[in-house]
Amino acid sequence: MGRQPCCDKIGLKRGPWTIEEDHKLMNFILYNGIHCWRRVPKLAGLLRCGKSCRLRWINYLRPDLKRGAFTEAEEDQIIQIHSRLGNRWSKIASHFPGRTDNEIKNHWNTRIKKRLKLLGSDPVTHKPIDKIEENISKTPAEEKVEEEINIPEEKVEVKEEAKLITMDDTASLLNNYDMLCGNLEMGSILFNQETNTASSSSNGSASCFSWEDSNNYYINNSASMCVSSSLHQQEDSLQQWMENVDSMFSWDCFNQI
DNA sequence: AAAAGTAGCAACCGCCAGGTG
DNA sequence: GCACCTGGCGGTTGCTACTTT
Repeated sequence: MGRQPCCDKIGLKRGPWTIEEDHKLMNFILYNGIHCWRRVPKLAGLLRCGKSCRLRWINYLRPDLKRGAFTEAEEDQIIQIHSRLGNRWSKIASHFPGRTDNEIKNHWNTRIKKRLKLLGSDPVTHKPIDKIEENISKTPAEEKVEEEINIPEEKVEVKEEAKLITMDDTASLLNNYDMLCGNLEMGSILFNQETNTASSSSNGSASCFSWEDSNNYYINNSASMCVSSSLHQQEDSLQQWMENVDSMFSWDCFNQI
């Protein structure tokens, strides 16, 4: 007996997500938390499989996602870590708060691979291409890349430790987010989801709200939620954030993001 | 201006590991 | 120990926007 598919694919929607779907998923997760991805689409009223919802949330909708291009420092660090871990994208992504494994994988395949090849380094082994056989002297640039790649273990660890300090902020954000979800899961905050969804979709003229703004707003408000014991404050903060998310989901500005 | 080629990225697919009954 | 379920991961595909010819 073969494995059953993760979900019944008949009648399920595929391809790019629509605003409405994003909105439904986001609303559902923010209000209910995540218990079982398989049930999420059904409960959220989506014609998607659980896997698809999970991927969409992780790679695109999560509030703590860091948007924007990779910096050179980030690229360098990806190269370093990749030289030690290989294509273990999720492990690599864990070193970059706010970045997803998919994002890093894509960036590696489209940019970093080429960059390494240009510098004469094999993207898989991280060793100079044909240098041993041909005995060609290295350019200073190549030497620099090799130096970066062959950083001793302890040196890499030190760098990661330094990075971990900055990760604390994100860790606390995620912690706050967990607490938020926890509160929501307990059913202590009950909003009318349908009303919220309806009002948001009609908000076409809302001002633009970037992910970064959203994140900052979220950080501030979720932090205040944790400090405050007042349920009303939590409700207000959450509602405010949701309103801003709603305006963010007016797609003329969402596309720019 | 149009066609062809390329790059970037979101999303899907299939496999695997861990948990559960 | 086995069968099954679910979440997670890495590889790949396909669409879209951009660039080049």
